[in-house]
Amino acid sequence: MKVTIKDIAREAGVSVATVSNVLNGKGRVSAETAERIQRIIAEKNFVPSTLARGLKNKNTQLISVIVPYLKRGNFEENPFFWQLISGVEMGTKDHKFNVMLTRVEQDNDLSFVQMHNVDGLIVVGIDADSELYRSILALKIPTVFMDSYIDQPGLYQVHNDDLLGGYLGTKHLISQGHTKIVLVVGKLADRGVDFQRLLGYKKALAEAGLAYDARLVLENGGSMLGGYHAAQKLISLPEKVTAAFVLSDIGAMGLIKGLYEMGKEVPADLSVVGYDDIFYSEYTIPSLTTIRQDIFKKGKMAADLLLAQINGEPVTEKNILLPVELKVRASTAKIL
Amino acid sequence: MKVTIKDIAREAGVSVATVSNVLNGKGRVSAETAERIQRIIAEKNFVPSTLARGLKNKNTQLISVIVPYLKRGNFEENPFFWQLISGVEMGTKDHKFNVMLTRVEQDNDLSFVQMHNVDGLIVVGIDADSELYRSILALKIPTVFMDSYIDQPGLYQVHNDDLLGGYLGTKHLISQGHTKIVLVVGKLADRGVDFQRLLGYKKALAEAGLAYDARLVLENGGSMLGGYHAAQKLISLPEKVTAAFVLSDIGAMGLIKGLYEMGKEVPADLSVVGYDDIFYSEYTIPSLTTIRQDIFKKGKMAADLLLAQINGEPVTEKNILLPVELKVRASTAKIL
DNA sequence: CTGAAAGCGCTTACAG
DNA sequence: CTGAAAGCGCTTACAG
Repeated sequence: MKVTIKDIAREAGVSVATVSNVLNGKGRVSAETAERIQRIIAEKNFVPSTLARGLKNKNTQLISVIVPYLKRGNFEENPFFWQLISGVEMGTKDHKFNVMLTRVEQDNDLSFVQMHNVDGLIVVGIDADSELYRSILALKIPTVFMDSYIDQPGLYQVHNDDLLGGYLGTKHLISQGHTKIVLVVGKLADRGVDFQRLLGYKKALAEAGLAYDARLVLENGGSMLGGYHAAQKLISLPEKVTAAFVLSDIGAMGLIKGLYEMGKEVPADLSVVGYDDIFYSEYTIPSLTTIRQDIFKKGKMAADLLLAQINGEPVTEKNILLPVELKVRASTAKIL
Repeated sequence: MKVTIKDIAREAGVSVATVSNVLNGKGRVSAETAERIQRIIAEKNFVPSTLARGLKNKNTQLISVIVPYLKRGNFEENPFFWQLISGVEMGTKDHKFNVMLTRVEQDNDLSFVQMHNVDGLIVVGIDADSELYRSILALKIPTVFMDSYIDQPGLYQVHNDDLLGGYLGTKHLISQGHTKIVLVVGKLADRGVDFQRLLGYKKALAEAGLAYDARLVLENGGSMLGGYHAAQKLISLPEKVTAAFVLSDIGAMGLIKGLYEMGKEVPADLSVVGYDDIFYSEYTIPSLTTIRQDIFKKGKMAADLLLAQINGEPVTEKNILLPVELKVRASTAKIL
């Protein structure tokens, strides 16, 4: 059966305490004893149980990523989440941490945290006055918030420069002669990622002397289907718009598809800028101009920050802001 | 701090054994005691630790999905895997199981299984004579193999009807007048998913009286980039081909993009059939004709099968074959 | 119907 | 440098 620390101890003719010591690089164990034990461990392919260890230590080498139900499209639908989680997984793997996948639905059921004694949490895009947010804080375990813009000092947070992203995308469109620019957002609130980007959008508009027109902001366009539906709303707008800035690449893909079905071509009839730079964006037809954020790296940063927090290591900056950049491809063009 | 079974016992004025009994619906506990304990559990928001429980029981309510390194494109790149894992997660959630994400790389490191006492494994697309396969079997824990075609009775396996899929896609193309049909595969072997589909391809060809030409089979086209490169290979083929059957949707997307960049249009210049029916396939331009498999359901089936195995429940059929169907969209057309 | 006790596989003071 | 013992939070025969 499974080999335990006892087996190793017996085989080596020492106590389990000694084996435990070499396992943890602790205690004063003579070099030769340690060596012998190491050899036997390798031989028997012994791996200490995190269960037993965790029961004593209160740590399990297990963390979770929480993605709130239905933001920016489904979890399965948006590669953004996968690249992110992939980054998290990469960032924890070397430190012998594993990540547990946990879909938190409307019930806000967080019992898995207690059940599995999860060591820490990475939470993506949560609203600071949601029930879920309060439940998470109540857990009082190491947590890193991503894309959440929570106005609460002391929290560990990772963001991209969303305001800049909103600004750059809009400015690019303006520089190509567009003046009527639709902004397709997921959900509008008075804070959060989309709000920051909206601020950037407004800033670019103002800078160019263009008036902000709230009717040009279309909601519920965060998912592919949402973007698809936004195409119809866009078409039926009273003013003639010549460009759209969609705050997610999958939303942009949906929008382009919707336009295509109505006989509108991108960028000939309408220029489109996306947001995220998921890997599909290079392969769509036309390829997508977008605001690039390094999603994978972002996940890795969050993991690093969380592990530092778990291990009680000091961090110089709890609030990390990652850069974004404009990636010009084929979905935008100068206005004729 | 964390509330334990002791706290509940003290509060209820009973022993921990009794609390444990009501927790597990075991033992003979008087209705009123049970009720009182239940109330206190709810009140104190007590969740039993799977750590402690697992230490005793040897079960952790934790399973893992293993996706071999780099097949059908990267894990992050191919929505196929996410939909699959999403299905698995759905299938386990109701049974209070969680899934641990584990990227197994070239080192074939499976130590997380022992470390976390994982209860079971779902393995996707593994080669029966790989080192990894042998290591997995050596673990001797409940396992379900997906898309693996392992010729070993007694194993739990889940597949789709890949031969039929290969047949249907090819036949569709033939029915539209195509006779020179390129087959873009991931990796060719003498067994496995792509091999089955190749068999279907050959069958359709034979049925139509068309000769099989090995030069029309292009390898390394399982990923998006692979499909993209396949476009060039396809163009430089000595014979004039009018259609391609790509054994993954993301490969097909890459191929279409590659063709597009060389000035070839789909389906006007070349008809393309994909495989999988990931959710993007409806949104690409043109939308993709493909062989649909219900990936989410497949993941769920695998989860069901695994849980049955873990719980020692009898299953009528260990080897599950799920259906596929042809989904005709806009990337294929009659030859002119 | 209920409780005392052993034990799961580790770690950690504390002796020696 | 090394070991005996307690304890982490549960479950499970076994008594009563």
